[in-house]
Amino acid sequence: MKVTINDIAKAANVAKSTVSKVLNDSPSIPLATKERIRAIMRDMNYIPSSMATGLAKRKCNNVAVMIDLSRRNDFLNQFFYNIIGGIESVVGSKGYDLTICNVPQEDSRDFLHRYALSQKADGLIIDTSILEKTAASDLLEANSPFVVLGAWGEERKFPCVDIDNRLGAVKITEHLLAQGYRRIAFIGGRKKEHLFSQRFAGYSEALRRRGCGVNPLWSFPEGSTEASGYAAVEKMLRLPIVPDAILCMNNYVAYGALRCLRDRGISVPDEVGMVTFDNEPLAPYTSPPLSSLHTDTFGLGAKAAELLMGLIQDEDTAPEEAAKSRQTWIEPHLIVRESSVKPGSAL
Amino acid sequence: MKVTINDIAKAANVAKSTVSKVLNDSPSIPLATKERIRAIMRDMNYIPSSMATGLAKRKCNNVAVMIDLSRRNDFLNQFFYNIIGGIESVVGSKGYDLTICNVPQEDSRDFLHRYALSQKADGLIIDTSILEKTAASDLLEANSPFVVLGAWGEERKFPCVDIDNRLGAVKITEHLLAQGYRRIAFIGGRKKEHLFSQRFAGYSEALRRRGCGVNPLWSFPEGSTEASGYAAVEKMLRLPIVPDAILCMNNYVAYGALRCLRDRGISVPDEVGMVTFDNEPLAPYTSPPLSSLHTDTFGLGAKAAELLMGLIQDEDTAPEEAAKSRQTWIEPHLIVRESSVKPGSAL
DNA sequence: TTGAAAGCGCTACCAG
DNA sequence: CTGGTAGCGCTTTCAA
Repeated sequence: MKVTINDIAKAANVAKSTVSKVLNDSPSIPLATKERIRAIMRDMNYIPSSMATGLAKRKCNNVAVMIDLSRRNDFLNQFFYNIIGGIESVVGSKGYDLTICNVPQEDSRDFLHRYALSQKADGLIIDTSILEKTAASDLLEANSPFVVLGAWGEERKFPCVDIDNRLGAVKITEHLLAQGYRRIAFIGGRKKEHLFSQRFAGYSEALRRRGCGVNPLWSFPEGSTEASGYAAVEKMLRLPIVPDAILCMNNYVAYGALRCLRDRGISVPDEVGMVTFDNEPLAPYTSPPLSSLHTDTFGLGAKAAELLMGLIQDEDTAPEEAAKSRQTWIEPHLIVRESSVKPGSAL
Repeated sequence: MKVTINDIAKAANVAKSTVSKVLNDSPSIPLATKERIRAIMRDMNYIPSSMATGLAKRKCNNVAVMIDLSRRNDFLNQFFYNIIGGIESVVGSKGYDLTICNVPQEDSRDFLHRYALSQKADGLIIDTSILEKTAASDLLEANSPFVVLGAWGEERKFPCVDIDNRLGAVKITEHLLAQGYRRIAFIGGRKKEHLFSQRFAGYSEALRRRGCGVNPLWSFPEGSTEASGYAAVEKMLRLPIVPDAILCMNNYVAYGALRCLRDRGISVPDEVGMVTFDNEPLAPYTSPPLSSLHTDTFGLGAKAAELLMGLIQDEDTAPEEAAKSRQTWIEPHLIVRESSVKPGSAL
C-alpha cells in the first residue's frame, strides 16, 4: 500500500500534525527536526496525496481551460499549442496543474457550472466561443475565478484577454498606405463574426484617418477559406475600379488570393500589394512571401494565466473589485515581407 | 458555503450514507427514494466535491499527458491539437478529465514519479522523448498505468502507440519507384534520431526489394530545417550521378529542397520527383503541391487513450500481463499530388 | 432498505 | 515547539 503521513509519523516518532507542519514548512518546527523528518520521507518514498491535501485545504492547485475541441478550424486551434504553452508557463511555475476540458457548446453552461462546483479547478480560462451570457453570471455567483480568452461580446464586464485586432488592422492598413497603395481591399471573414468587425473597424479607421474613405465594393466578407479567397479576387478584378492592395483575414484566404492573381498573371507586389493576418502557417512560405501580422499567442495564454492567478490569490482580498474589468489587449506586430513592398521602396 | 452531502441528508431526512448511495446509483435504494433525493439535490444545486469523492474512492478520474512543451518544433507540437483532441475524445466520454503536464526533460524521472504517487492522475500518457529508462520501471513498480507516445527505444516492454514510420517510408519509396523514378535520395533528419532510423529502414527495405540497392551518397541526414533542405539539394546536384527523386523528412526540408530546385531551374516532377513525410502544414500549398504521407494524429491520441483506459480498468484484474507489450502502430497514408507524378502518368 | 460509525490522508486549532 | 483532536466531504462496511 501507499505510504501515508501516518507511516512517516510513526517512523519518526512524532505526531502526524508535526509531519504535516514539516510538509508545509511551518516556521514553528526547528530545522533539525525538519531535516530529520524530510530524510525519513525521502527514504520511505513518501509523496502526499494531492486529494487529501486538497480536501483539507479546500484548494486543488489546478486550473482548467475550457474550449471546444471539436471546432477544428478555429482561431484557437491553430495556436492552441502556443496558448497552452503560455498558460502552462505561468501556472506551472506556481505549482498549478492545467487541465484541458472539451466543452461542447450546447450544454456549455451546465458543464461550466458543474465543473466549478465540483472543485476540480481553482480557476477557469474559458474560450469566448463557449461562454453564454448566463454562464458567466453563474460563475461570478459561485465565486469561481475565471478569465475569458477573446473579448466577450460587447460588454466586457469580466476579465478577458484578446488580441488587439483593431490595432492590427490599423497597422496593416497604414503600412499599405505608406507603401503607396491607395485602393485597399479587405477579403475574408463573415460580417457577423466579431473577429471581422474588429478588424474591419481598424481598416476603416486607418483609411478614414488618411482621408481615403471606405469603398464598400472593396470588401469581400465571404468566408475564410482558400476557395473564398480565390473567388473574392476573381470578383475584385471585375470591378470598374480595381484595388491595388489586399488585406486578408488569414493565411488560407491569402493563399487563394495569391493563386488567383498568379493565374491572371498579375504580379505581387508590383501591381497588387498584399498583407495577411496571422504569420502561420503559410505566410513565410508563399511566393512571394507574405507580409503578415504576427500575434504572440504564447503571450496571450501567459497573460490570461496571470490574470487568473491574480484572481485566485485575491479571492479573499478584493472579491468584486478585482474581478471586474481587467482586460488586456495583446499588441500584434507587422512582419514585412515581399508581398507588400513596392519595387523601389526599401524593405 | 458550499452545499455538501450533509445538507442534502438533512433536507431529505435521511442519513448521508443513503445520499451517497443515491449518488452512486446503488441498487439497494428504491427508485422513489432516489428520485426524491435527486430532486432535492437539484433544488439545492448540489454537486459532489471531486476531491472528497476521490479521496474516499482512491480514484480521481483524471488522466495526464506528459510532454515537453518547451520543445517548440517537435513532431508532437505540430500535431498536438489533434493528439489532445483524440485523447480527450475517448477519455472524456468515460468521464475522465485530461491534464497537460509540461515535463522538462532534465528531471523528468522525478517529476513522473512524484506525479504518479501524488495520485493526481489515474493514468499517464507519456511522450517518448521524456521517458528515461529508469522512469518507466518506477512507474511499473508504483503500479501506475501508463502508455508511451512514440515507440520507446529498442525494447518495447511497455504499452505504446506510434506511427508506423517504417511502413510509411516503404509506401513513399514504392510509389516513387512505381512512377518510374529510380535514383531516390533521402534528405533531412539526423542519424541518431529514432525517427530517422525507422524511416530510413523502410526506404532501404523498399529499395532492396526492387533490387535497387541503397546508395550511401544519396542520403543527407543533416537536419530537418528549410535551410538544411536547401543545402542538401545543392550538395546532391553536384554528385556524379544525380538522383531523380527525393524523399523528405518533413515539410520544411521539402520546402527548402523545392526552393533550391526552382533556383536551379530544375522542374518538379519532370526532372526530379518529390514526396514528403507529413501532410502539414505546407504540403498542399507548395508549387507544385507536394505528395505527402498523412498520419492520423487524432487517431494516434485516441488509440493511446484507449490503451490507457484498458490498463486503468484492468488494474486489479491482470496487472502484469495486461500491461506488457500492448503496442499499436498507426498506418500512415500516401496522398499523391503533383510533385511525384511523372508527366504522362495518370494521377 | 436504511443508518451509524469508521475510515480515506491531510490540515488546523488549541493545549500543554 | 509538539501532540491530540476534530474536521474536510464522501464511501463503505455492518447491524438493525
